[in-house]
Amino acid sequence: MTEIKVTLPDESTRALPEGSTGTDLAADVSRSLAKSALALKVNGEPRDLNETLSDGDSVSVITPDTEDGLYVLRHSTAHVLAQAVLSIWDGATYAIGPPIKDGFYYDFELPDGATFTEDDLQNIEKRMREIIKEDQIFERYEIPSEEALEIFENHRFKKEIIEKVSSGEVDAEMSNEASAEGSISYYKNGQEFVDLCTGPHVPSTGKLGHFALQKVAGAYWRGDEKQPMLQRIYGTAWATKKELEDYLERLVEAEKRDHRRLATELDLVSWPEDLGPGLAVWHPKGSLIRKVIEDYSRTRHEHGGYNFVFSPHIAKSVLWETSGHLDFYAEGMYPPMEMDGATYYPKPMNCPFHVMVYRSSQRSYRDLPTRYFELGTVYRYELSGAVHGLLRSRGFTQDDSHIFCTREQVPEELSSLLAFCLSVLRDFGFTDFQAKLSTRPQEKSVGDDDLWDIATEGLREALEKEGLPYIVDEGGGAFYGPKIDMDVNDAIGRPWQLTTIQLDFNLPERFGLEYIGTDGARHQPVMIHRALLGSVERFVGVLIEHYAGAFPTWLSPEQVRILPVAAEHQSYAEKVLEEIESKGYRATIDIADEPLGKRVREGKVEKIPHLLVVGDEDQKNETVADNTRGSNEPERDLSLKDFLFRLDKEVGNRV
RNA sequence: GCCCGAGUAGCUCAGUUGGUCAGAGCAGCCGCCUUGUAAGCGGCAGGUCGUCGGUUCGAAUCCGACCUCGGGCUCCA
Repeated sequence: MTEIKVTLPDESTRALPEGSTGTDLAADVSRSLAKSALALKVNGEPRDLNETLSDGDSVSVITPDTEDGLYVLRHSTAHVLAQAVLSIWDGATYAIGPPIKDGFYYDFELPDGATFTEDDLQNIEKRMREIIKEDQIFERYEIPSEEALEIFENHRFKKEIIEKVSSGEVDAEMSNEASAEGSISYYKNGQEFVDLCTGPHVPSTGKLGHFALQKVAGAYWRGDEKQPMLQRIYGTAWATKKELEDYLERLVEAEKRDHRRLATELDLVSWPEDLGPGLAVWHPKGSLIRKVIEDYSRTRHEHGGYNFVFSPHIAKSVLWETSGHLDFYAEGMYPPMEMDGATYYPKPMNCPFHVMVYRSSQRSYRDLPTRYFELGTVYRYELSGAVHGLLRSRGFTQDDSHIFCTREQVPEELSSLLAFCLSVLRDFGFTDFQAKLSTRPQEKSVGDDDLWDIATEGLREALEKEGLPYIVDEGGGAFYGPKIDMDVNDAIGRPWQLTTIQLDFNLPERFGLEYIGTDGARHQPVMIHRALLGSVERFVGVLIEHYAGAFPTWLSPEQVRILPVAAEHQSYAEKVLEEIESKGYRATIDIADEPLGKRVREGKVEKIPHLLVVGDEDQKNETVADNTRGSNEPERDLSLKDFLFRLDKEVGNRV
């Protein structure tokens, strides 16, 4: 018998009889691998487990404990979802159903514009479990596109995919729906269910099972708002029951951190209907947090070589014509106001104003780099469906900076800028960052090649120097310059986009900015836009979610609450309050008109960092009992002096 | 903006098929209690049931439009 040799991921080789499949290989390696195997990677390409191997192949077996494995698992579960839906609804048709982070979805169109209900989800899930129990085999077929069009005759979205694939215009969203190369691939399982797919799939539906359908949503066909709106069902799927439960648990945890709920409960902000969507009012406690953040930001910028500027909220249309915003950003702007024969627009961005400051006098190379900073409130017309608490609002305040420098200064400036941004974010308790570098777009762009190179490499060097993990979005930059977008990951690992560093070769040109160089000639400066926290409103929202409302002491609106045990301890409580306030900390007294237990509970619920109980003993000995947030054990007989020392340390270290 | 869902007191929520269904807890106010660590007791007040129309003898409940919110899509700080 002829043998073939394949190479495994650990570089070892293994001899198998000719005609062996991935299933045979897995069985040959170990019994446990045979059991857990879902699919293969042959020479880097994902393949089905029953694929026949060839001599010299480099093969790895995909198992559910890997990203690839989960991907296959979720993709197959999506197929079963479609199978269930099509078996329940006569005349239903299906579009695409890819695996996504943590799960999968599938888009459908039901006959007569029908929609799914919550009850439907339960029925579908039930049907899916039946299909899984039947352990149906997934079989792969490759056929010419003409045949495929016949098979999917009654399914217009599938036909559209087949036509697109066979004409070679596959977009990313469709790429795993069917393969090109002259033929169409599809999978069949059960008696009659077929679906276009490049695969791979799990060998049979019995490998699936740890899944849950989650919600129904509308989604445009091919993500295009001009296309029909389909019914999308979202689900999640995992390798084990434990992983599924952990995931559902994480969702519950995330729900508890919802900043809209916490902002209401902690009396930080509200969104009165009378203001309109995406517009909030800040209550005293929320405002205090915000003020601490803004004060800190100002202090850092002051020390960081920035000059403070201010600008109005509206400007005449000519400014926005010159800046180009009326050309490429009009749909994001609030409608114009007519006044004294001129047209004014609320500002969606601060940059043109900062450009005005720069242009107010002649600049020399000696002035550069010059860095303007403003907490500038802007208004953007966000689509009503996009508005989301503090995270996405129609009026928000950017901690905005515009830096003007020579092209020679760009690399150094970008490096120090990125270091500055990270340093500030770290002070707010973020330690986990990831960045995206967006480079020059393929189509039209402004600025010479040299400038794009300097700027793009400058950004790259800055990232490398900081050791930040980053991905490159080739061609993803704006037409006017490359940029870095930076995400922070919060306490439960969710990414939030905060910082943007954007080069701009366009505005200096449009506004005719210049500086006099050492050669006495006029040169055009390079402009860098930068929002660090992004928007102060959004940043507070992110902090609420990150800390689940339990702000570090330096940010807490009420840092200490003093609870006299009984009315007779009031005067001692006042003395303690005075000591704490004299050190510049924020404290209150909760007078003894309710039982102590109740007041402690209230303080805990409000997430006050320190609840100080003071009674007879304390009054006599100048002590306090400190109930630190997060601990259920009060610390008795702590001297007031030691407590103040503790507070100094805590606030000083921003913990 | 589009699809689906929701809107009852300041907050969280009950209100079966249209007919004493306008309720509860917390918060608020007034008393009493004088408190050593996560809800002391009693009372009072508070809602045109998102808005406007319609169906009906009768609408929180059914229908329509609009507003707002939520989950998605699109877009984005």
